[in-house]
Amino acid sequence: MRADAQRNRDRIVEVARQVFREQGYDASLDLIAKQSGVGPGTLYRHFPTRDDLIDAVMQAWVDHVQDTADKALAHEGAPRDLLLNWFEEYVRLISVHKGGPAKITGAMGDESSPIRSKCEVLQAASGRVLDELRAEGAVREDVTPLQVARLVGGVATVADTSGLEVATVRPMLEVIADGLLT
Amino acid sequence: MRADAQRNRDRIVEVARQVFREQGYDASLDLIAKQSGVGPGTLYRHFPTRDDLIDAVMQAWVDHVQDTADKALAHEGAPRDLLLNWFEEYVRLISVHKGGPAKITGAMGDESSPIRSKCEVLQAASGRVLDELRAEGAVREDVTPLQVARLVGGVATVADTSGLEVATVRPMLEVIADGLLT
DNA sequence: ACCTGAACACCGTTCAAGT
DNA sequence: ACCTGAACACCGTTCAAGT
Repeated sequence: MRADAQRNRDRIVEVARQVFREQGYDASLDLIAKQSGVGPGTLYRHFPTRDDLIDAVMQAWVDHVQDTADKALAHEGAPRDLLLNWFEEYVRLISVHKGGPAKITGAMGDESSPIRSKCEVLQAASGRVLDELRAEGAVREDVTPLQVARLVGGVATVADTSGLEVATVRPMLEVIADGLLT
Repeated sequence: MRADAQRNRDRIVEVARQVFREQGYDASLDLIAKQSGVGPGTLYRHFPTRDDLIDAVMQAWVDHVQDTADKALAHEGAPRDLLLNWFEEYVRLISVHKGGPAKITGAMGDESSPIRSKCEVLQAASGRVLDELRAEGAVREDVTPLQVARLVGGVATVADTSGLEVATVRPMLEVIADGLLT
């Protein structure tokens, strides 16, 4: 890639991150192009779809997912607390940008989604937490990370759309946790 | 209301119902106006927001909600089956139109939403099912119809967005049911 | 090879003119 | 009192021309 192209690409991603943070994932791409100082065609060359741009913005966030799962696993205490703690972190992770929960949870399990790899990272993190609890015989055997991602992601989506507080979300996550524990 | 105005209003609602069924709740309002044979201004006069039009379309559906709750309550069998049966019907009820689960569940608990009354009907129906089960001591005391609407609505939203089959949704509803049962 | 920006299509929304 | 439809603003997307 030519140096000026790389520079444009980097700036677009940086501007997009800021605009998405302020306006959510459905912000105007035209605005992002303008603020990046490039024509709309340039943005489309680098990122053919909105999700391609979102995927690039989420790149820096992957390590954070891993770390959060690590910390949740290091958590001392009852299985229920560990699970609830992870659920709350999971909601926080996918709710960084408005529209994120719906976007991410909707793409979950879709092999052809541009943000597929990010969904897999989240599922893998959930999988590690579930495996840990299964080793103790604390959760049901038949539950998959995908199902958990959709259940918790569904609650996160509602919370994002309705602007719910953590205190309102918590009891719903407890219901899901209790339904998963043996 | 003048006779021609009433006629226009009725036709708009009828056309909207058909277009929403084919294209979902985010279909073009311009198209609905055109197919109704009225100018865009007429549609806006009758329905200032999209949700006002959606509310009018959902009017005919309220009785159906009541009936479905009645039938679920008449269901003989274990509390878990009754609850699961209602959850499945609930998902079906709000998933008639694409975009419905997100729209309805997102408005749930919002006093100022144009479709508030429809949300209340759904909550009331869930409340009756919960009361029945509480009388048997089968479900937790502290759970509210609003929480159930958001939990099940969240799953329905994900299912709608991702195009999931009933068979895929079912096990997730089981988790929620198990989390609610005592 | 990459970028620009005009151009097009589409949609929601408003409002002056008409009946 | 109600309706029409032109007009405006905004957005996504494409592509011929330019460097």
